[in-house]
Amino acid sequence: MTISLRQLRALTAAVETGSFGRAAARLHLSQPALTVQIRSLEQRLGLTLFDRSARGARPTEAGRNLAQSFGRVLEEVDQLVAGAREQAARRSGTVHLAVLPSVASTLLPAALTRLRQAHPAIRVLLRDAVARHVADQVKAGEVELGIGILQGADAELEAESLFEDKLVAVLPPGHRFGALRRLSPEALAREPLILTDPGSSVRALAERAFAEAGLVLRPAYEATYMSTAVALVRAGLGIGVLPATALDLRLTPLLDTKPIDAAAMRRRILLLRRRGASLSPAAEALAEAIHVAVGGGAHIR
Amino acid sequence: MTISLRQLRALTAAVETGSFGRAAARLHLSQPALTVQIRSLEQRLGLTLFDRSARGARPTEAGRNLAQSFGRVLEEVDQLVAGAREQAARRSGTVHLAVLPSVASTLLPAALTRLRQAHPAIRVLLRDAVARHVADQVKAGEVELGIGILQGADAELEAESLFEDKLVAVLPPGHRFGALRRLSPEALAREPLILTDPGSSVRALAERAFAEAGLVLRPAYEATYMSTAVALVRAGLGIGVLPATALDLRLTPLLDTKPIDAAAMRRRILLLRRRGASLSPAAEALAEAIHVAVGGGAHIR
DNA sequence: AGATGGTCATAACCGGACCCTATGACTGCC
DNA sequence: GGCAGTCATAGGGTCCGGTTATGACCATCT
Repeated sequence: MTISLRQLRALTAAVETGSFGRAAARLHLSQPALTVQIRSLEQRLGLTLFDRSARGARPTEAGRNLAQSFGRVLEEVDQLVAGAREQAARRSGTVHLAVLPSVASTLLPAALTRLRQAHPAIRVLLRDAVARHVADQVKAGEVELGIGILQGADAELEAESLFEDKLVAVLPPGHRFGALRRLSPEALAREPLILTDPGSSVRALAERAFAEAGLVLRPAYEATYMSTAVALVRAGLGIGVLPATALDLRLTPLLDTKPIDAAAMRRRILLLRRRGASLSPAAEALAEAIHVAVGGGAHIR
Repeated sequence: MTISLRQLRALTAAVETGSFGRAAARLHLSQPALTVQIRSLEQRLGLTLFDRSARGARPTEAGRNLAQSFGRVLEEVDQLVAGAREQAARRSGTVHLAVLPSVASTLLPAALTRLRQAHPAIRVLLRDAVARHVADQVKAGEVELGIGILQGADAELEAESLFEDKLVAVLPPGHRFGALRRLSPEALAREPLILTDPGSSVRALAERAFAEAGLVLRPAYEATYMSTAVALVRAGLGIGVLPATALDLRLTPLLDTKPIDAAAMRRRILLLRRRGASLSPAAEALAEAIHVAVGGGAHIR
């Protein structure tokens, strides 16, 4: 005893075309099928919607009114469905993405331009956050995707490896270490060092690596922002210990970077998603673009 | 490949209850039926709407959004359907009615109070008009029902007899005809007469009746409104020839009315509707009320 | 008048959508 | 390690909805 969309379509088509036959044609139906739908609708509403005669069907006042109202409803439905299909076809949609600041300034632009080329109408809402917050936002469902790191497995998260980020020593111009090919933690420990804040994942990583070498990390300078740390290095205040990804490519040529001789000085940058949560088509497109950007040429050095 | 209302209901119920099982219960369905509907909707949209796991189904972002939008649409549909059913049940609705002024002031109030008792929420939009316009408005579909007269059959109209309206002579108080039981046209023709305008059906009727008696109607006074004519009679200016229905019951006791001795001095008041046009439930209710008002006691004298 | 063309309604048949019951697979919990 | 809860799957029956063919009716033209 309930109404169906087909019946609403039949009604509006019949009122608009003024004839059951033409309405049937418009809906790609046979005329009897249309007739039956209309009659069924009339029964379910208890209203006569058309006055039939041998020379056609005239809509009743009620029929006209309902056709108009239902017409608006149908338009709305069709619009919603079309919107959903656009999302499915990646022709629209938005992704929420949390990302480490270091990655945001290096890998991400390449990925986003690639995404824009393939799917111009997909919107990306960026949130840069430190590693812990990236993971938390993914777990809470505030973002669909995260780019960050993971210490130990997390049952709620699913991770795909993107690339490996190494900590490197950043030398001020003309530093006496300039001749060396690689630096040992011991050598570094005797120099004034420039690092990021204790809260950052980079800092935690560096401390752990030094600890493995039996050393205590005692930086001469700490900065919250990577760009500040780099500025301190350029000013010749010390040697920076910073992630390779974070170094802006335009600045690096002016500075000298050296690998550090410690296995623990590296971290795996991961693409994070909540376990069991499917990705929206837009998010899948973004994930693809990120993978391509990482795998194909536009990598970090 | 199109969407159905059942699927929309399934979606909104599932999102709102947060569980396929509870949604199924709300819709009086089995859980598998609900599951199938959701999956079918997902296929047709090409979107994943829920993330299933063994401990429940979580709506996707897209699922939540669509559920909300479709929820609004469903409410609208349900409201429209409810409105239609109310009309069908005569619990609402409006009728357009054209009616002769004479009838409007006598029969109609009784019919309308009766209608209001039975179906309080039905609105009646009144148009009083002279006989010709009553018929025209019915034919044009501007009104659903008309109360009027018909000279000769009209193929486009369907008529039901309501009652017979007679022209009567209305005497001023103390007139010398007061002693007679009935008046002849010949007697009347010698008196100063008061009638309505030449355009009115009452006037046409009176002229025809006099013509049948071989007389020419030459009124001493003409008025457009019945009430004016009555006032002239009360002022003692002449004898009124007016329809019995039109005489306001409160005024009649003060005046003396006599039947006129001519068969042609009567007209049949009809309930008119367009041939082949069904009546709305509200109009049917009004028609019933009119018939009852005519048939039962509240008749004209 | 009779034929004709147009309208909607009806009938008979057929396929698929839909629903139900029963059961399975999986997880989280006591 | 059962147990309770979730959703998915399978099988079977019903009914909705569609098609074609035909009928009834009216208007119009010849």
